Amino acid sequence: MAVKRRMGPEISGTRTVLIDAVEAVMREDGYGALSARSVARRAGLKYQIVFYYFETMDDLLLTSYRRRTQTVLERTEAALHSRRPLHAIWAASSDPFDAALSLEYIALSNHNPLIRSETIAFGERLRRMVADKLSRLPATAGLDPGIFTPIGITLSLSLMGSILGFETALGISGGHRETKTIAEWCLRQLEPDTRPATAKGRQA
Amino acid sequence: MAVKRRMGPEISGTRTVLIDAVEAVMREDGYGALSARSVARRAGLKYQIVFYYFETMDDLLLTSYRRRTQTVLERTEAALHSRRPLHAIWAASSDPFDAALSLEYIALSNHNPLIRSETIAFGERLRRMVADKLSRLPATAGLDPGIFTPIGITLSLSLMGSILGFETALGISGGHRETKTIAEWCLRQLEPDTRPATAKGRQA
DNA sequence: GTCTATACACCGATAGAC
DNA sequence: GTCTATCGGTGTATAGAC
Repeated sequence: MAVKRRMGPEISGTRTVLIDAVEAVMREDGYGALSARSVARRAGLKYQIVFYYFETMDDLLLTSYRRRTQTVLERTEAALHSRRPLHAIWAASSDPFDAALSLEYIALSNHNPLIRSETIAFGERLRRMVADKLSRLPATAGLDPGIFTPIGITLSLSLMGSILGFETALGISGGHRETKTIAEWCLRQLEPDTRPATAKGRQA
Repeated sequence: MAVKRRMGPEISGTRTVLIDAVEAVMREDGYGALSARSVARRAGLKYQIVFYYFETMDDLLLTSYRRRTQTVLERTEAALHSRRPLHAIWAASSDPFDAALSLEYIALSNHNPLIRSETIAFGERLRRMVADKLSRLPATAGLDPGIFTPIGITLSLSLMGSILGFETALGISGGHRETKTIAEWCLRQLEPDTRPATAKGRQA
């Protein structure tokens, strides 16, 4: 299974630099522009070095994607443990910088079998995690729990947020203000700010 | 501006076949797999014929995209004129077959300047159209019109629907049932079925 | 650890034969 | 209207020099 040629170590600065370069190329030029040459160029190295650290381009891509999903997993976990989980998840999913990369990987999943199976497995795992940790919502708004389940609400908000974020990165803004207004209203209803208001003008 | 070499007519069966092939390749293998060779192969022709009908690959791609946006525009217009516009828009946006192609074009916009400007212009135009035609919602649920604007509601639903559709095409289903439950509840509240119920068991 | 050299397939695009 | 032939550039991947 393993390749015959000489390979570099699993832990290496250059290896990390190459993975960083994959993300940079994905963000700026999309997955279609991704190649050993484009990645190495971005890292300031000759393209053959890619094959010293990674068996194939798919290997590099999958490694990069796994680092990415790990980051998302950790951020989601942190958001679920924060004071207002839904607010935190909304903020994270609608961030334009991250949304662009996420959508690129999602689109890539559509025709790369390795990335697709990883996306499916990761997506299901992430949602199970959310469903477990957020098994009960603060029923502040008196919502029907048969309709408004924690996973349904969380997913609705993060799906909306992620496209809004991507569109912002792209340069589309029509209807965003109105959509955010609705989302933020829902967030306020579901997670009212219970913290005592900070006296204005007294910040250090 | 125009190219020097001999070019085919604007109206031609082969031209249409090539545009159909672009959509097929985009759907099945993604925009990264799109090339004159892959498109022609799909159409059962030699790849050089592409450059007889289209000046460049970008020209072919943009032409295909414009046919696509035109279709979406017409469907949206039809949905807005239907008995329950929001229900119709939800159904259209969450269709997996269409959602996959749409997302592919959106992702492509991220790194192809021509497609990007087309996407931005089309997105804004579509939303203006929705905002104009749907300037008032049936205020059945007693919602605050300062929060729940027609464009905000429509966009929220179509954003959710389009990713659900794409994920379905991809093979992810976690949380979908719960999310659809919420969306459909909202749709029922906003657009209750006023048509007299059909007697069951009497269908032709 | 990174480089040069090399292999072969595919890319967009053009010119000209039929 | 569609084909063959051809171009330089880029794609993944390997072998071996330094």
